[in-house]
Amino acid sequence: MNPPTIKDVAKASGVSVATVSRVLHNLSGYSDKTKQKVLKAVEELGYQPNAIARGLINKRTQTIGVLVPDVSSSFSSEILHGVEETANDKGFSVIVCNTAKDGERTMKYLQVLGEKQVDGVIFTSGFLEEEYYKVLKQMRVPVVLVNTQSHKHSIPYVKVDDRQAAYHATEYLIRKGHRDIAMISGTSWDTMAGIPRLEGYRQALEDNGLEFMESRVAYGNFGLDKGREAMEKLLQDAPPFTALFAASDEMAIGAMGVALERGLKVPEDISIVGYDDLIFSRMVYPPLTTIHQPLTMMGRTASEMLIDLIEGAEQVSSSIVNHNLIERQTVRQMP
Amino acid sequence: MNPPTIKDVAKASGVSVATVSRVLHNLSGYSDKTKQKVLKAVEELGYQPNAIARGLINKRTQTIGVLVPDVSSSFSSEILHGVEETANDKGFSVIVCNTAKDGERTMKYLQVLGEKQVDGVIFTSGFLEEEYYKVLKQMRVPVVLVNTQSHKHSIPYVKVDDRQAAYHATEYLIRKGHRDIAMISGTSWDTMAGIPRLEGYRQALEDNGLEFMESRVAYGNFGLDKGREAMEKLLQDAPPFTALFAASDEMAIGAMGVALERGLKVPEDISIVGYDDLIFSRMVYPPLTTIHQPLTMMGRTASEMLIDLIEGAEQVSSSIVNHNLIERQTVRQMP
DNA sequence: CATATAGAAGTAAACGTTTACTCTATTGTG
DNA sequence: CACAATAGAGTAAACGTTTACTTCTATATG
Repeated sequence: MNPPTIKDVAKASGVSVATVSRVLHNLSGYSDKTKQKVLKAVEELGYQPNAIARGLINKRTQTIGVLVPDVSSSFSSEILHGVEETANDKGFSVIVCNTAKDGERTMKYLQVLGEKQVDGVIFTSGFLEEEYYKVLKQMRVPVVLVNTQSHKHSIPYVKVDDRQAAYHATEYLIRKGHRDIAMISGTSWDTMAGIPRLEGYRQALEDNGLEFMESRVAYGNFGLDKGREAMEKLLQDAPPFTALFAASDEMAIGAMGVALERGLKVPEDISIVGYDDLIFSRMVYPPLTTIHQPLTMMGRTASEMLIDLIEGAEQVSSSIVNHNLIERQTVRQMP
Repeated sequence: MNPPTIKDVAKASGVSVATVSRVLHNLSGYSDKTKQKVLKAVEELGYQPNAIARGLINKRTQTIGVLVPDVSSSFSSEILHGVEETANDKGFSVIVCNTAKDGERTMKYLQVLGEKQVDGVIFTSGFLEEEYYKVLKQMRVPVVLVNTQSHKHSIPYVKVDDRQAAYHATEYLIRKGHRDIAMISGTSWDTMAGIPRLEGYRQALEDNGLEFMESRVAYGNFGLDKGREAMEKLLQDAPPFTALFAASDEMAIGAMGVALERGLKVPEDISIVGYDDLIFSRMVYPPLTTIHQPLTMMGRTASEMLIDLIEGAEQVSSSIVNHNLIERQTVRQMP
């Protein structure tokens, strides 16, 4: 009554389990007649190999773990989508781990992934704490980072150059004739996505002879609500500005919402450029001009790199992927 | 230098593997002194149990599989989020499977999940084809459906009553004084989410003495772009209307976009209610009035049901979860 | 014809656990 | 003091595969 095992197949076809295994793996060492018998038995019994037993012996589970801060966010789920897609194409399954940006949860997940003997792990969008690194190292499996990087350890990563992308966004606004440009930055102590974007903005301003004013930047946490708050603060306290660069689309959209509520028109009264190009950024009205991060593609790339590593590659090189600016309808050409 | 096994621990602490296993499981049959020795060895070696070996013997992998049509969609990923959350709380890992609404892929995933010996599977948002049912049955593991249901087979599910929710949305528009209400429906042959919503709309109209007009309904596929097309068609061909009910938020937002582009104001010129309450529906401007489906909670519930079943519950009852209408700013009270 | 060789197949160990069963020494009971 | 009960611990089988090694037979080679 239990699911049939290889032994049942062997019995049913009158050969040894070794032979069954061989035909199932297309190895040599059996006659064509035997092969037919075995295949017939497999068919009749509805035999399916047990990947657990297989994993035990060849120390490979064909499974990878992916840690994301928030599966339900568009950002994480687009990356996950890419990862899953190519993993699947290459015969790997993926276990999702929603860390909720919580260190304890992350540690617990790492633990579980270790016990479950995953063949590799992808860590996305967050600082790779030393404590994570330690357990990852104990697991003796390849790791790749997405949308983050480790300065201390040499771990392959795939991300865009945040500083440069922010520079690009700001410069675009300048080229469009704006001279008073505010910014809603991400978390101020975020060394991955916060600081570099702010730096890029500042640099672009300075390179174009514009003054960087601390009073024109407000800080959020990349989320919508903080974006709204930041915009309110800017509108109230900052010197007047005609354009805004937000370090995430969510914040940009939040900011756009408050502008609209106050009767300011976008882009007539205020131009906005976001960062991320989330799926729904083209859905809002007016559609958001933003820095496109090819999240799905980044997920795919990371997956490929990881699997190469799993399959024996000595090393793979990190990938700085190209961002690009998607012009939609939230930026106006100044007269 | 391979990772340490239970044997290494046994050797290091001078006891048998059975004893080690016992202390690790808090069973009885050893002295306190032995326990200390074992724990010390575990600590020193950095021993981690191998869940694969464990799974082989107790035929339990503490892993479930979740099939979603599109991980990167807000809809799927919110459900996934809920599923993952409670699965994790209860000690289960989740393998994500992105079916891309493709039958072949789905079958392949089911196959893999079977081989990987998952303890249960959650199937979301799509018709449960007979062929899927067959392999699921062969797997001899519990299944729960989310956002769909099977009329042919008795499989527990969690979903909202689509017909009733659509009725509710339409009636709301009527109560707000609208008499000319158009609809953008989902796929016309979708028996799960397409037909029931259309039926609810029609019923609400009729119950309120309003005429149902085929010419006032256009069909999309739940996605943004088809929503836009449908809206364009409606604006051009349908008898004039003051309100619109869309069978998905994406379509509602697409429709809102074309309205805005054409200079129609929302809600002044046209009122819109959507369906789903995706995370970003409150982000768009104006924020969308819509039917809230508690997706994350539905995921959680499904996960709980599945795990109860895995842990021996004879049966669990399906859950029709409450929808509710979230009033935001896209509906106007008619004079 | 004797022998090497290749093909077809089987045997059994190994992977890392869990657990039923066994054994021994100690304690408790009358 | 004889015996049962119990605590502490070990032995080994089992889970379902894969694979190195062995065995047997038939054919090819000289």
